[in-house]
Amino acid sequence: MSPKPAAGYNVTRTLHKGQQTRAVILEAALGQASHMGLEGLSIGALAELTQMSKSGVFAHFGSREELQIAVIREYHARFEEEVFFPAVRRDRGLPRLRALFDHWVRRVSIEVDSGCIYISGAVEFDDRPGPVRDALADMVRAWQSALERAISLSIEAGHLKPDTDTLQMLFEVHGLILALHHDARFLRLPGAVERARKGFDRIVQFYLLTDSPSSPR
Amino acid sequence: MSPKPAAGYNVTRTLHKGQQTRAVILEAALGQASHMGLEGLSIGALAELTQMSKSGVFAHFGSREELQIAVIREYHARFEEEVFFPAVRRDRGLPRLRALFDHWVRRVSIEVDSGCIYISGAVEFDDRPGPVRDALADMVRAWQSALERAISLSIEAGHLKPDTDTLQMLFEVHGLILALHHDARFLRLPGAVERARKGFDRIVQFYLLTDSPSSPR
DNA sequence: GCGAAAATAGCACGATCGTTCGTAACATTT
DNA sequence: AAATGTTACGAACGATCGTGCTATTTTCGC
Repeated sequence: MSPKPAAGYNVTRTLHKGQQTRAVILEAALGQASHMGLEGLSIGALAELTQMSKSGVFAHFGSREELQIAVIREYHARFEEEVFFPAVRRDRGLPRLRALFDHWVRRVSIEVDSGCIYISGAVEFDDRPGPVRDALADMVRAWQSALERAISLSIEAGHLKPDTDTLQMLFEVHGLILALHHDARFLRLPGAVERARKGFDRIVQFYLLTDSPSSPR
Repeated sequence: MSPKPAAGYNVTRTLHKGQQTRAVILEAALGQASHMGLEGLSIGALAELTQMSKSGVFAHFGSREELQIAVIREYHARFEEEVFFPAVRRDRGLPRLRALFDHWVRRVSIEVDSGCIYISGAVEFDDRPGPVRDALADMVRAWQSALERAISLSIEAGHLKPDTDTLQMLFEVHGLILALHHDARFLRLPGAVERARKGFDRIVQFYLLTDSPSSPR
């Protein structure tokens, strides 16, 4: 609503004090939410982390729900920056799809020590209607349709079979990420990253247009 | 520790009053945990649900943690009853593996209105060491190794390729279930069950021993 | 049926939660 | 430097949380 410059700019000069501390709080909130989940977000704990008063923290968001939504948006922005943008610079088709998956895996495996908010949020809010769930679902859907688009482009580019069921392939690829998150983060099993990659290769291999003379790397 | 008859017997006669109400509480707790997660378990809310006093509920478990663990064990027992036992009656090899997956999918898709505690618990406790996490991880590992055994038997039976990477296949199958849970429960997407089944068929098709003269149904 | 034992209730505690409000400190602009 | 709007604090609120006690009630073996 208000024309605030989205956090993630160069947060230094020209930025009023309030927005700076807001960014500091959001940073801490992201850390907290990554570990304890969005429901684990506590204004009191956040106040301690940022050396502020509870009411001082509270004033920046107006409610806990708004804080949670702000965290989701911030996470989304970083996810885009780290996974999506670097990948869309690759050639459309399989190379881009591969890059998307690669960055995604890398992100999740880094997040082994600070879980993915998309994944934990999905579980926390699958039964809790409201604006937080809506915001989260919007972000997840945006990411999923970005992936779906990449798959479609791979078909158009002649890299994947023309009769490829994009939603089916998306479903299977998404499953690999979820299994990676589960095994690496909860069970602490070694080798989950490799299994996710191998699974992706298997999926691609299946949907690949095999009779193509030059298989794209 | 104490030689209490495990809940799940014929809970009527010979069973002391305490154990009956304990079973009632556990039933309610399972419902609550399925919706709100294990962390959402609240003794106060449970007391209201069962028309008891808070301390009355509390006395049956001694602590919230013990209650959570009891819920996990109860869930495990039901999961075994509903998914594992019916499947192990099938012939070892692919038929049994298929049955395991089928029952698993059915369970999760019924649970669309009351999430899977294994899945939600994994996300809630992936960063929270302690007895609850340990109990949960034990149950999940038990289930995973049961699946792994079924895969191994399918190889021994000559249904799957002898060089099948059992852990890899397990990883991929598990991913399908997680994606099903995610899409059906959080995103409320239609067709997730079919996609999971299709994904399983694709996986089996890949690991199948193709040159076998009679492909098992 | 009686008495011991088990089961449940009642009450209070300290903690933490999100939120409100009045006010002091601050930063920015004039 | 004065005026003004923004930002942060401190204290208090009602609620809820898990848990510890002590009575009271209920159940069960004899």
